[in-house]
Amino acid sequence: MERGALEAKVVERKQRARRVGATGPQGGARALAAEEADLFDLGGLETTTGYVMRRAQMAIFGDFLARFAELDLKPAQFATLQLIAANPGQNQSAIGAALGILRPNFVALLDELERRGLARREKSDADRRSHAVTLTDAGQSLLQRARAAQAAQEQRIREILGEEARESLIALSTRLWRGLS
Amino acid sequence: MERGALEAKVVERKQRARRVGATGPQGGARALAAEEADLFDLGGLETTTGYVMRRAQMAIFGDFLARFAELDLKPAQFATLQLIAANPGQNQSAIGAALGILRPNFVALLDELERRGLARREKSDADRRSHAVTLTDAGQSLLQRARAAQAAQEQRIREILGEEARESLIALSTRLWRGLS
DNA sequence: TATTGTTATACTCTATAACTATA
DNA sequence: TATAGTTATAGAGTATAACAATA
Repeated sequence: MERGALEAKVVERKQRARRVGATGPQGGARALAAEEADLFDLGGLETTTGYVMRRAQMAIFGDFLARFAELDLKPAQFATLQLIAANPGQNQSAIGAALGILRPNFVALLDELERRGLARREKSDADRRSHAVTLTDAGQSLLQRARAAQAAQEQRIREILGEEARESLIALSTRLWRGLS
Repeated sequence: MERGALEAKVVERKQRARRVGATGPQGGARALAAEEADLFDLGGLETTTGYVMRRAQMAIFGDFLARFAELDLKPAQFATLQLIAANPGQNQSAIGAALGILRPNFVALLDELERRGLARREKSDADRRSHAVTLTDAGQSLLQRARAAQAAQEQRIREILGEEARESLIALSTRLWRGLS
């Protein structure tokens, strides 16, 4: 096969892949389309709480990534900005722990936010081992835009479920999380 | 520091790590304990559908891993066994697709189930490219035990939420997944 | 040409060990 | 000795490209 044809083929595959695996790279598996799953008998999985919640959660994740692509924010970054904004001056480890992020893994996440000028670490005077974390003005204003994007996602969910059911889903998820913790 | 003391310290750390990060290695982050998150103002995250669902889903995941450790089954393996049992003789790619697992990644998963004598691949006569997948007797009987473990988890959820709320959570998650697909 | 199964590979997220500087 | 932040590293899970066999 000659050069031109091969390259064309590669480009075509990339495009198809982009269409099919539309969720893109993240922590979870790609969002499962209902059309694919509906062709099969799920054999009980459809009444398994963990399975159906995972499926839904990954669909939300995929939707989130599309909405936040423009802001270049991943879910963990958005959550981090929210938590810093609500608890300015807290330790970096404390912020990470509240999000369930292990200390070593939180370093790079914060490095990136700092590199982008969104967050700031300052050595604490009281305990010079710890770093007090705050948002910069740029961080504040990006968070404003992120909150708008998040509100839009919540609105989409409201349109799918209705407001009462949406609140119910949040309440049930929270109760279950507490019960299992 | 001498040898003995260092080794003792290492062992101690391992034990602590096992206690704290009790969820073990998986696809998601470790389960977030309510006690840690409750120390902070979540800044709106607590009414964000995606965030609260992820938190709950990861708690279920952690509980699942503990229950299934004895059977040596991870969620994806359990789901695969369920789907094969309900759709015996299907293509390996079709089974994988119904679970949202990409074809290349499903190969190793099936390899492992086959290695353990739980599933079997057979070349199809109709289309000799494709592999029809079925469960072995050992696979069937492990699946029986796995279903019992799964029923126990569902019972735990029932105890936390009540049966009506549990069914509601499943229905809402499914509706949301379909709506976002 | 297209599809099934496969291999190889890269990237992200998560987990553990161990270091440093402070306490 | 213990803790906060860090580095290095290993392991899952997921994604893409490419190939052989078959259609």
